Amino acid sequence: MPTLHQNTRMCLSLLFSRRFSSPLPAAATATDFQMLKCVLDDCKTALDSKAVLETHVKIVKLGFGMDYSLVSHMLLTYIDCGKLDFARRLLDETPCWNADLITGNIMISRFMKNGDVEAAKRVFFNMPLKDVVSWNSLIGGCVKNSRVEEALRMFKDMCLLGVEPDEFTFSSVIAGCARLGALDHALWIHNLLIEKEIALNDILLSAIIDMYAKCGKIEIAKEIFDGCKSSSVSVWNSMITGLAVHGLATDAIYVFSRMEEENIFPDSITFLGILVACSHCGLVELGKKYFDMMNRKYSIEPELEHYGTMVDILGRAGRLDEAYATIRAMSMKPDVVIWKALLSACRTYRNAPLGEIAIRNISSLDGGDYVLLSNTYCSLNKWSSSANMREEMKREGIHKDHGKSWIELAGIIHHFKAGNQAHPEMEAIYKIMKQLIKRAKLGGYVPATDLVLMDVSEEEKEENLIFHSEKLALAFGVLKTSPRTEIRITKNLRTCYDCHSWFKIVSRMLARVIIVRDRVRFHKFEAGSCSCGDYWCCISQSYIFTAAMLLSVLLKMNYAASKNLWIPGLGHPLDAMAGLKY
DNA sequence: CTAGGGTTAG
Repeated sequence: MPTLHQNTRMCLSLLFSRRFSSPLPAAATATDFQMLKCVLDDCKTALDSKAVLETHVKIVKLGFGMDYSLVSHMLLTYIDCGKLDFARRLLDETPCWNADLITGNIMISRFMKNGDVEAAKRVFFNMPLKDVVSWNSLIGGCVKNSRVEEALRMFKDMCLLGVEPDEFTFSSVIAGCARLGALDHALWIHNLLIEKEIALNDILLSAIIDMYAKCGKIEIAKEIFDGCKSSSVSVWNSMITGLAVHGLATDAIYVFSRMEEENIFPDSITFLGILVACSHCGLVELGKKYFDMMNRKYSIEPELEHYGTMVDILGRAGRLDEAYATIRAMSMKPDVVIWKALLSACRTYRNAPLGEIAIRNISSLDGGDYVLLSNTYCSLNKWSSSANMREEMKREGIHKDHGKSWIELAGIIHHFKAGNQAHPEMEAIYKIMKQLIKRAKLGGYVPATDLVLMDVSEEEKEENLIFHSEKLALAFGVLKTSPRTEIRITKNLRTCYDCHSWFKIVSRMLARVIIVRDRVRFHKFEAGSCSCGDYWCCISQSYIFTAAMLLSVLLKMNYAASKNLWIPGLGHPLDAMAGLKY
């Protein structure tokens, strides 16, 4: 940890002593000016936010509070010292904010990097002079902060204002389209890229391949990859991970072997892609082979993520002891993700002792995994407790992501939130949904009402399932598109078991191909089955199993009592265990 | 001063 330079300390006290010796606003000399800048720079290297504050006070007292160059200097210093709130306040409280071009650009990117999109935008819109870098920082920052549609709007504004986008702009916008999974947008942006005659570099190539893969067009991604002959690892990585999320493990492995033939060195992301491919297809032995290979042949140390995938591969195959052995062999401390992967496997294969170990570790790592606990209580029919838990989550500022799906029709993205019936065409959507459900039931669909984690009647539970966001999106798609055309839906979370089985039946009933992009992979529903081979669908009843395990562990640890999670009137926690055996 | 590819669970 660097400390504030001795001279800087002296400068500071010198400046402060002048406040008392000469009347203000005494003429500030150019030397003061330079001195203040040096002091700020030194604060930055020392990461001494207190000293920044002192200097700030001094600057204001000296009457430099409105000096743009000093204020922007100070702002950047605040950001770099991690005092984002001060930076934002300074921005708010300085009227007629004007930053020069480069300082403004730096501020935009710093604010964006720290997740403060609004502050970045304020800087941008107050800049009297903007260049392509300003726009790029703005657009790229929005994409990185998951505000993709806003980024696309800004991109359009930029073009309308006659600012020519460059390769930086395109790489951000392409990444944005990849996140959205919106094919029409993807095609539009790719055409624009060709039109503007922007040369493809490796970054753009990997972004484009990734975009097509994530928009469900793995064939186009392959075509571009085959045509480009790039020797950049990133481009190969995009292809491999693209194939992996489409469940095309053999293709991914083939690409990897070609990579070896061409003497292109894989990196840790390459192996992660290969391992994900193996995990999605249940290829245990191959997964183990590549996991060993990365260290032995390429001297790449497995990272947390590689271990996580490996535990997942073994766990899903029911090889729980090996999964646990992998965790114990790790060179670093396993994280919550890894233990959750193991817990999930224990749930599927009903291995209570290991499950307990997993839960213990999850609890000790994660000062209370609210989502897990909440859902568990729900499945134990302890609704009041679960409601309280959600309250607590709110208080603590922890929130579970809401299920969201979106569908792109004629270039327009329509959003659906789970349970939200506010859509203007809800009546028509609901009508078609009812019909589809009725027909699906004749085709063997049984609503998985035990998945609904709420204290309501069976009928209401069925109603709740109907409003899962992906079902709404599908009904809307059926409503708005011509028969037999492909329907493409993107979702922010994993699809649930109920939606998955319903989609399969609908695909057969309507003879349509439905492609759903999950948080982790693609599902292509066709003629009653899914490309994922149902590998991902959890068994709903196993909730109860985890719940029982969780409770017993929590009791043993006296965890619940210490966290004050027990709600008066709920009865003794042990009652919740009654009748539950595992 | 600005760009791409990345584990798991809900």
